[in-house]
Amino acid sequence: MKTTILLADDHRLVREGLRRLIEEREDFRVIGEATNGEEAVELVKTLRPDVAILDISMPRLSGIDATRKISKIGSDTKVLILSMHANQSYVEEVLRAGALGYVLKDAAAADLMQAIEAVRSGDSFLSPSVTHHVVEALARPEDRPAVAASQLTGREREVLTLIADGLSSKQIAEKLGVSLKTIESHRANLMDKLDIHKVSGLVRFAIRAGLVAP
Amino acid sequence: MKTTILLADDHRLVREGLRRLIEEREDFRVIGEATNGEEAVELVKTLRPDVAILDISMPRLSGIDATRKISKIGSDTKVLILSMHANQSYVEEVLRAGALGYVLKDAAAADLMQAIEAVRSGDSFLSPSVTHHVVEALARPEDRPAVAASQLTGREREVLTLIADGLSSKQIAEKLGVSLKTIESHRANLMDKLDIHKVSGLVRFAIRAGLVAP
DNA sequence: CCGGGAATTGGGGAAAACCCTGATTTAGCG
DNA sequence: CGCTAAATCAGGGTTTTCCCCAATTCCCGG
Repeated sequence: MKTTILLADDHRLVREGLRRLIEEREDFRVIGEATNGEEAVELVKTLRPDVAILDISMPRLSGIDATRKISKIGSDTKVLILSMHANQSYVEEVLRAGALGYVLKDAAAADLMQAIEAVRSGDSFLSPSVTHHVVEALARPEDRPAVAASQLTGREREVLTLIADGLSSKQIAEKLGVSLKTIESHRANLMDKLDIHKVSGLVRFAIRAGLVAP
Repeated sequence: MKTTILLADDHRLVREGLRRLIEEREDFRVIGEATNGEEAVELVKTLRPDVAILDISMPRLSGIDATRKISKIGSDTKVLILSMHANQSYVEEVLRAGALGYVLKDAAAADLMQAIEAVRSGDSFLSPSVTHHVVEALARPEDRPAVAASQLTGREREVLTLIADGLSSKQIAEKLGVSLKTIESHRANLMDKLDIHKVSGLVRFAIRAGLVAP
């Protein structure tokens, strides 16, 4: 029985390349591709793959949020996260969300294969180079953009993104259909959580955390 | 005669995936891989590939800077840039740096092949979706960071940098030993010149222009 | 099924940013 | 020597941000 795999990454070339890599293994089979988190969740529901390989940064629904949803629907699908950044120890958050594996995009193909095998059988797997970073990162809890960003509520993250996109509180309030005061409140709360009290700092934080492009 | 190719991307999995994609074509051959810009430049010198495929964001030396150096060493190697962002202003800069092609990472594999063929024979190639953005970008000279930043006076650039660093006008005034009103004036002037009227926009502009780090 | 805490929603007021107008001084340049 | 660009400062106004507070809803665990 082949291991069935769902591949989710917003970059088509990357997706196609990974598919070739994976399908060199006769016992692996890619049965679906998704270009964003929502699509990935849907495909997991319908296709029931053994393993879902999710890029951590995808539009509509991040890999982390998608992982949470996939865990909740109670399928047997195991989640393997692909991430670009070694420094960003999303790892903790990702594992808490229910993923079994975390592989860096600069890992060797062999590592990915090993990771797929591992999560397929219910084991967890971290890229060797990640383990090191995890330890380091745990020693330095301050200033970890990705982790700090995950402390924010969904609404707060949403507001932060819009602030970084250049909208005023008023515009954000209109866009989200709530009162100006509500947005100001979210703004105050997220500034408090991040301990960043300037728009300039928020923008740079949002960029480092991958919420918006420079 | 096969078309020889150098592949430069800092993510190994992406690199290996692309290699598989490319080598499905019998007339293409990947003769080297680089993990950063400097390495790419070195390998172009020694291997003399027909085409160098460079990721735009790489450590040590960006794809853009690597392109500049490759152009200068006067080899026959043609540069093809791979980018994540359909981003406006990169394209122009990349082409000015001497690249012949610009392909998005979410393009189809077939597009990449077409692009390789094109640049190999000296033609230029842009991802279809990019062409549109280029035209738009040319119509709006203000989103060309480097160029627009040079329109600013020294003092204005200085103030912009401090704004992006998170200082208030009052703090900037103290730091530079001038009146608050003076800083507000510089602030107003540079906002007018750049036609950016939000701190968030200024910060992102400053980052893109290389005035401050993210 | 219900209490508690978090998330989300709001208000008031002081501070800062933003906009428009105008002014003086200095330095460079044909 | 006028002319222009840059840098300096100011008044007075609107808008936005930011901080202290409180009411509601919603979900989770006992």
